[in-house]
Amino acid sequence: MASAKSIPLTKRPLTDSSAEELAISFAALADPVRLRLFDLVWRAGSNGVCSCDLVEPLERSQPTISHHLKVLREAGLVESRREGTWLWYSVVPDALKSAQAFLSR
Amino acid sequence: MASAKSIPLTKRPLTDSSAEELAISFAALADPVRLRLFDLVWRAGSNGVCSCDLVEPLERSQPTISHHLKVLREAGLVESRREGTWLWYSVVPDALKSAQAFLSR
DNA sequence: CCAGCACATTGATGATTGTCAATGTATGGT
DNA sequence: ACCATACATTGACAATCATCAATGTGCTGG
Repeated sequence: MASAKSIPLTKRPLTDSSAEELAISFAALADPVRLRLFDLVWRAGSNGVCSCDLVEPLERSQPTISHHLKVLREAGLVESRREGTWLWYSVVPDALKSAQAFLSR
Repeated sequence: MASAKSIPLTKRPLTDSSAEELAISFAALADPVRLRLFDLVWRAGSNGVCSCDLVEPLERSQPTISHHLKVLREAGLVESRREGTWLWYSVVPDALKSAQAFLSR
């Protein structure tokens, strides 16, 4: 049953849990290295990009890149697919939909 | 003079400094309390909202709210105007323009 | 089975963060 | 001058974070 005084969805303030979810997405993008990482993966399109090609342009150690990719993955922004010895990363479609919606009023 | 192999702007990967700037905006939104805070200020429109009305709904101490407002202010997302003893906070227009642009491909 | 490559995990370290109690500062009313 | 109110600053603490060297894991080719 609906609340007694029903308010249009967009007029309702952020609930604590919505804020929590959104904050996870934004936190994943809150680091310069991770942003550039996400940008590179994004540009690679649906094919994805081999993570072996992400270390050099970002000038960080391999473990550091691996760590940041894990953060992006756990935030649901990217996903990986095995191809022999390699891992190919690509952006999860619509992963940033709610973040976009929030920023567009 | 332009670079030898000129690439369309949107096709160029994120520069380090652009990533730094964007990361500051996203970091400001990377905390649940700060997100709800920003949401409340946003909803208040151009009039703004008195910060005295932000402490209770967020269930945090006054210094904590003051701290978060400072983070939002220093990230350029909100601004404040004095009205007697009170401070009225409002969203800086277009402050999230580049963040929006980034999330929209 | 072994050697090499791609990537993840662990452990350590210095830096940053969210939070609050206590205290400081500015403004307005009396 | 005094006091109350609104807000900021300081200091402290536990928690999280970004980073790297060292090590572990999984896959492939020979």
